[in-house]
Amino acid sequence: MLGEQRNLGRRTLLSQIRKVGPLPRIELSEQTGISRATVTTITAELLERGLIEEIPVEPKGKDLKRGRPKVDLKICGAAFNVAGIKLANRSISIVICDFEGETLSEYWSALDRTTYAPEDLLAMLMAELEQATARADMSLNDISAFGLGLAGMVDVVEGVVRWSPSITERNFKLRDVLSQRLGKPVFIDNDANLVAKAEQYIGMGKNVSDFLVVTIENGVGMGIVLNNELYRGTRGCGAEFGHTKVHLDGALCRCGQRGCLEAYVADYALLREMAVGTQLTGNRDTTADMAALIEAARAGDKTANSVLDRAARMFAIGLANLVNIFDPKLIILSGERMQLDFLFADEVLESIRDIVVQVDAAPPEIVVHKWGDLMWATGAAVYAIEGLGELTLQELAGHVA
Amino acid sequence: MLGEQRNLGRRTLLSQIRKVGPLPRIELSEQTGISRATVTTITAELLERGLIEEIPVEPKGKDLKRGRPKVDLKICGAAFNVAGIKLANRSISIVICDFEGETLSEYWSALDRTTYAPEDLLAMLMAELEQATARADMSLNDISAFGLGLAGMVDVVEGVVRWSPSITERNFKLRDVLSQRLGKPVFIDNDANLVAKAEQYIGMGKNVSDFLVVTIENGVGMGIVLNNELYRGTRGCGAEFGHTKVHLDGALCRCGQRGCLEAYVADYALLREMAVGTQLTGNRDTTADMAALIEAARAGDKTANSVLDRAARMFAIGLANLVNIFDPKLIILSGERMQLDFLFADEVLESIRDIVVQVDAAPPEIVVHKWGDLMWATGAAVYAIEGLGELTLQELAGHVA
DNA sequence: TTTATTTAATTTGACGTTCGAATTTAAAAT
DNA sequence: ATTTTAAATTCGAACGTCAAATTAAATAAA
Repeated sequence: MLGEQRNLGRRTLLSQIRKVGPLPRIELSEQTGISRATVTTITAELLERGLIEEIPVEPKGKDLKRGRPKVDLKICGAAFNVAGIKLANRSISIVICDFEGETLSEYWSALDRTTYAPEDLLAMLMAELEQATARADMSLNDISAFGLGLAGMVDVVEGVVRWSPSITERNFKLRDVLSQRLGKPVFIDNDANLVAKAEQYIGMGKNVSDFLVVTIENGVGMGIVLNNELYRGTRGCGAEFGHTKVHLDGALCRCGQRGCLEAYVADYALLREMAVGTQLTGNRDTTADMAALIEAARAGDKTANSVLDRAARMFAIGLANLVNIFDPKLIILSGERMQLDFLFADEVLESIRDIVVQVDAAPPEIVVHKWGDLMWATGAAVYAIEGLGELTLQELAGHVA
Repeated sequence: MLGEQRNLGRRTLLSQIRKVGPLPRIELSEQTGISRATVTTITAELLERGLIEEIPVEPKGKDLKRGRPKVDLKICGAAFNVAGIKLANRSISIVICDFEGETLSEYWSALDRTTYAPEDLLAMLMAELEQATARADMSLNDISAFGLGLAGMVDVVEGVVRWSPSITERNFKLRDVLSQRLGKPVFIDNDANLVAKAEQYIGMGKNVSDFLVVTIENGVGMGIVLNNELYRGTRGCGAEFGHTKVHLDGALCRCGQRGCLEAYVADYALLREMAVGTQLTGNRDTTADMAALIEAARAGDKTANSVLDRAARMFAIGLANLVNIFDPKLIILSGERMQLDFLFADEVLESIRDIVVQVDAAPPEIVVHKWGDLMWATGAAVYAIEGLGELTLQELAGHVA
């Protein structure tokens, strides 16, 4: 049981290489505190297994130094391809990445249904994956692992979807069943955590051990990374930041309660307020109405401005509460919707500083990270990369014996 | 650097013995996954150093079994004595414990000042410690380590009080200076974390890896234990749960902001509301006024009931927010003031269930833990126990070489 | 061109640690 | 007394880490 020390070394070095990018063995040794001898031994293993590769030393060093030149090591992107799948309400997006996290191909498809029976879900996933890989001039066989994120309650350890709005049955062993169908490892998680994982591995949280990621899509979500690990409460339904209460007996939320943050800042919340006295399309797709609302505010419409203003103040309160509770070093506002820019306005971020309990240490950094539409699927791909890396290390551990 | 494996084993076994109480080597092996051989080796070391002791096997086993009887191991209380100090606004409390966490002596003393210059603080602490140890028929020399908790911003790693309402100067290296004066190791921390530590080591969080501790004294505090470790944000001022906002532009808090939870549930908040139309003493010590308020409510006074009722609803919201964010397994409401019982009433705890986002997994357990007046000082003592244990293990690591 | 110098990376050998298997110990049962 | 049973210990093999010595690969100097 204590014989995991070697694997600890492997993990440490591999993740350091992933984080710090190409770097020579000697710096690996310095940064991790592992001796040069051991670094040599372990990196040799990783090289042989194909997880990392040496970068041929550039012929003319820019800074001309004597001595044997350093040889940079980096993650070998070509080691594996992985697919990340985000199953949303009426759409599915799939991203194919290499082992380094480089996006190779993107895919999006509308779905005609919201809820699937287990067997239908599997069939749909297989079909969409076929499409997505074909689009990238690949076949399913070229993919070494799959990551999947969906809304609901997910037991990550068991790989079971306890409940999801996308699946008719409860306690569906999605991970194992899909894995068997694909013949490859599959990793599943609640979608709230996807973006946090993406930020941690290939985004703005790459070198930060503790940070929060707040996402605004239809609802308001949050991912928590503490001590370099994703924190997933005890029930696997993600941090319900959107349903923290910011006002006693406040606005009605679609969850049935009152005063939820989401009931003030989500698009449906804004539009229902605006609906009083304005002409809206009332479409299911709120994009057009939201654009109209923003435009009206910009044009000086008092109602529109009032609506947006309150939303911004509520959002600031919600974020300030997070700061007061976690005292994090960094909060990443990760979003895809340009319409919600007003929430990320400088005034909002500044007002947070006033709301937070005043101490004379620097307040946490709050940054906005705009991703493309496939942010979520990329997070799922990162899960696959992480899980696959871990599996490969385990395999190495067994191999040596 | 990777050569810490032995100390890891020592730490694992020592903490397991502390948690699970007296247990034989073979169970230690099973529970920790460390082989019997290694358990023998390590426990021999710990025995020799005096950190643990064997419990003489009882002459007649109640469950009569054949074979060599198990020999229980337990923490050796007599190994060390430690003192825990809680420096409060106008009082100081000191608890002396043995290495097992058993309280040997309690001490409380009023202070004539709120704020001390560094030199005065040291003199005061030394004097009070002399008193406290004398009360226990000991001398300072009988104490092997000291734990100290105080309000403010504390850099635990450096042992520096960045700022505290109790000290005139900033950035006072309290830990090292006091340690030098006492000739023994000293450990300091923000007081918000004290109770969490106490719950973790000798309280209701003993066998729980993730839990929250909420305390209500004058303010509302919180301690966070995640993955068996106390989580202390980045600035060392503790989780400011009391200043999370539960109402936009709500009641005025003494921190200058509006809508803080504390501004609804702290004693001063209740009394100022009650002050409208009622006769109160207005004393600095709010105990009498609070008792009067509670009594009035019990007697059916409408105003009093309204005041308490809103406080309870706000408190429920605050707790529900914690549940939504952390999804913990356990929340401990740790308090000393009987006057605040109304906050812990069953109706409040039940209403939380309604406020929390509904999933069909069991909601977190919320328990009330009533400690004596010296709860905080006991937490400080636990710090000393923990730190001293760690120091001793380090010493063992060096000793072997 | 050859040799010296410098720095990165590897190899070597010693030491520490863990663990399975064999052994010893301490009790009850025969 | 002897056997049986189960806990604890001892022993030796295998593995891992690391400091020191060595090798490798470059530039600078002769």
